[in-house]
Amino acid sequence: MGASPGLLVPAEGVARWALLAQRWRERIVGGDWPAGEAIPPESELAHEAGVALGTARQALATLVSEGLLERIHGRGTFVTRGLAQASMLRFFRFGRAGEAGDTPVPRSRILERRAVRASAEQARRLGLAAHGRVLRVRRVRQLDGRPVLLETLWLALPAFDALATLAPADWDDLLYPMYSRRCRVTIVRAADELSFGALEPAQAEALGLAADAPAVRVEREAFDLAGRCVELRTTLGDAREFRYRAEIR
Amino acid sequence: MGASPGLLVPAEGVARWALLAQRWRERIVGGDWPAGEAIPPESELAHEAGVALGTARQALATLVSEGLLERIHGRGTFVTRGLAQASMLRFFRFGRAGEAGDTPVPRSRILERRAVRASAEQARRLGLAAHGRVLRVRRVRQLDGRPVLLETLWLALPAFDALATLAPADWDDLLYPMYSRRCRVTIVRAADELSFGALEPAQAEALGLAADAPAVRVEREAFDLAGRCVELRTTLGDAREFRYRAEIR
DNA sequence: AAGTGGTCTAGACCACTCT
DNA sequence: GAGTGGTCTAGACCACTTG
Repeated sequence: MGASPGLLVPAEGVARWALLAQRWRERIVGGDWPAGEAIPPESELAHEAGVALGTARQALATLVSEGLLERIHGRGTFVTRGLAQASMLRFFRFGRAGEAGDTPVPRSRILERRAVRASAEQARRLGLAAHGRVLRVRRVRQLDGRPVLLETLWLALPAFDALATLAPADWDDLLYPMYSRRCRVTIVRAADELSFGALEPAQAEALGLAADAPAVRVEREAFDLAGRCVELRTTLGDAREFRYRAEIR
Repeated sequence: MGASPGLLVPAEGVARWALLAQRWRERIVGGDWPAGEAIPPESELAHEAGVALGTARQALATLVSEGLLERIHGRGTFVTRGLAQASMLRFFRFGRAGEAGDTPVPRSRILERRAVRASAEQARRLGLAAHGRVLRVRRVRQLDGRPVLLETLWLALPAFDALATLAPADWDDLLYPMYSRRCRVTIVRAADELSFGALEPAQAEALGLAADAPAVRVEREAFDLAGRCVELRTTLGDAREFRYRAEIR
């Protein structure tokens, strides 16, 4: 059929659907297709790209499996809102009675919020230049007024500038939806690394624990739509109240 | 084309590919298509079922995503061998020097192997009748001769009869390949739940730790090809040497 | 009723693996 | 070269959601 000038783009060893997926991935990452909104229907996308419906569908399926898109039968195809509800508290059980399933609205209080230079290791993990700037945030998360988690975050700084001047009182309890709203950063994936250790005296006091209380440490790397690591987070809590569930395969 | 008598099976509200996936899932689960071996080519399967190639491919893709099949371009489609190499030690770091990436061949020694009645909770989780029989296994896993993990397993008993009489010295270090070989049980999926606690004195001694050493406990449920829970496992180790990595989404 | 994604067909041709 | 899975087409029709 009528070959559009530069649009068709036959590839060199890569499949047509893979090329389309890449092109559309860039539209998502670049904000051309905003988070939470519908993208054009598959019929239009296929026609625009000059490919058969099946080919366009395979590209879309790829982006769905990557977590960038969600398809809803009869409604449309939408850009993901990301890990909006992935609360760290999901992995803890508190108050003895609370089994899995209830999410009892954790409150959070910002203790510190300051732009600092990243360590070499942090800069490497966040993909910043050596000694690049990050926003360091410390907060305590409370349940029924009782402090249960102590968190320190490092946020890559050009991206999170909007938070550097946000008053501590205006921070939300859930950060990922706030990242999306205020910084247009969508967290799609995260990796947690768990370990056990001891608390520093100040940390134990902040959590209302004995100085020798065993602590769990969760170190998280969170990634945006483009697959870049944009947040480092260390969470400390009482090891005795800790439970973590993971699926293998 | 010529409709074969009972083979075509038009469905009632379910897609044709889903029905094929179910039919082929049963062949895998039933051992009709043995683990590790190739199944017939997609062209033959499609012809046999009287559907188009694309329909057969979608059914196969479903079984691949479920972890039951693996497809290799140019070679064929194979029934999975399961979590053959998913060693519990993957999540621990020992010897300080060892970073992630090296798997230093853990040795295991069987301490006990006895058929017992399941607790109500165990019977429920294993899908057994009340007070059904299980094979209880206790073993210690060693690295360079040093005991590092203490494990207790409960295996659903009709299925694992072959192990009830196996001499302790003949048990392999890696259990899942042994399950496959001796019992024709393929472990496809597992769920780990981590928590933290203290050791009993005997446990601490078996691990060469002080009586008050902090311990990590990993409780695993392992599932076979049919999605049945067939193994319960509790693993204890030194919390200070523990590291666990998990991906979210 | 219009618009969306989901299912299905009946082919053609390509890329990879094995012998 | 024979056999396998991977890509791609150009349709038709179905199922679900929304006005």
